[in-house]
Amino acid sequence: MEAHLSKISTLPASPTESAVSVGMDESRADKSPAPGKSLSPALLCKVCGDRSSGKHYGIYACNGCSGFFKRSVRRKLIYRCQAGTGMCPVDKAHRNQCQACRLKKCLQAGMNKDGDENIDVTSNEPERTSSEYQMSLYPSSSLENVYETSARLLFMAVKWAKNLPVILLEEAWSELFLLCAIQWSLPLDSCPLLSVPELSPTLQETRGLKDPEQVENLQDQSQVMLGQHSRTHYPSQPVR
Amino acid sequence: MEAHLSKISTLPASPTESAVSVGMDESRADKSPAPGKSLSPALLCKVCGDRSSGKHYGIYACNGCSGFFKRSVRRKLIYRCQAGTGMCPVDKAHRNQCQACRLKKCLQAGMNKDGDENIDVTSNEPERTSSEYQMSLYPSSSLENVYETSARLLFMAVKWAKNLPVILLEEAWSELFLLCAIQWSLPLDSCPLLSVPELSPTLQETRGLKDPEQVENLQDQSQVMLGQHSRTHYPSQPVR
DNA sequence: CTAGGTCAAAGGTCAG
DNA sequence: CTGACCTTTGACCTA
Repeated sequence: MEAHLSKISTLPASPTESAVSVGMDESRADKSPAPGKSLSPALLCKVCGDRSSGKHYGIYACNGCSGFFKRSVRRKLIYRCQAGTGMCPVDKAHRNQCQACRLKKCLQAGMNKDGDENIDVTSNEPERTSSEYQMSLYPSSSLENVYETSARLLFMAVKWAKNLPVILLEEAWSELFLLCAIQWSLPLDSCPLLSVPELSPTLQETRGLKDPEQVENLQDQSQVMLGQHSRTHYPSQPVR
Repeated sequence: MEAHLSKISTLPASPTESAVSVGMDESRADKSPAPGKSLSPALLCKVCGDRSSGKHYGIYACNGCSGFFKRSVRRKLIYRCQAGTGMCPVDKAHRNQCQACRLKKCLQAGMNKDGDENIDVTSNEPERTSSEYQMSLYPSSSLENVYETSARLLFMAVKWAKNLPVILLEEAWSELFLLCAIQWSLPLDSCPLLSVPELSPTLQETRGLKDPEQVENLQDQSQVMLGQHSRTHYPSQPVR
């Protein structure tokens, strides 16, 4: 969490143009693994020129670029070229200098999640890839001081957590967590925020990762347990 | 904390299917070789619904499930359902999410090492397989596996969070947080758990640290904002 | 045909 | 975060 928050501070307000402004390079090309099977052809990473360990996401790439692309795609990361030029050199020695340019080059080189070999990013849909990493979310206004309030809540939550008796965490962490989890899982299904058109798909998609059905089951299980617990320790009070 | 987590075996790799996502350029073989042989019925994997490449281990199965079953049997692997429910969906898109449930479904579908077609696993030994690959879920007594369930939930939450698109966290952290905070703050007042005599005093005391009144205000504010937000973006739906 | 074997490439891990 | 390294998956090939 800290990581993300800290990242927010460093990240500029508008990540719009960045990683995926594909231009018009001509990379594509060859792909050498010619017929007869020459071995020397592509041992090099098409992105940074390092030694390639084979094909990754559709092109010959090194472990580094492969992993980098994997992480970027999975977490839908959007980087920003600090130099602002979008033309940072991406070779073995400099590939870690600018993530934005590295990702851009990965895409231009033809990397894609499905591992298809012939994706022409230049002519096809210049927006396609970008739409994958970037989602125009955001309800214009209506939420002016959400930040203000959220920040305040966050601040207080942290303060609260810091003062939480250790004993409580040690002895009852599981109950506390269960508790939070239950409350936490609810909004995923019923919270109005999810109704925001731009957000919903993303969240839905994200949830898919952990399998909605499974969660449902756990939720049910949790509810049952909570109910039992409640009845056991507080028979006189109605369940929420 | 770690103690409980460590109890849960780590989940092996689980690549998302890729290569064969399309469906019509089949070149390969058979399929509709011809007359006198109706293949229309079972071109689908009985386990995951993917395209079947013919019979494998007694049933129509895809290459994936065939290979998976082959490996599982040969190495006598025993998996464990992370969700603990043993009810994970097993389709083309999710088959790699839970090996335990995949294998269970393979067996239920009738797969068997000898390739016999009519093995009825259900009538034979209903418990044998299930007891082996699946665990008895559900709390017999109230708090027996609170730890188990909590640990599982925590595990899933962490896993989920790790893959959460950063954009979501960056752009919507405040909303997400607000969301959690709202849900979160409720139990402090109304959750049954707090009614547990041993816990209650502690929490009450703790809460004092952050000034109940302030919290109340923030909660109200949050509720109001949530309400507005809700009405704004989803006028047709009643507020929770 | 399909068991069974094979291996490129995807996913996960985790010091550095 | 990076990337070397390891496991699993599944398309193909052989027998």
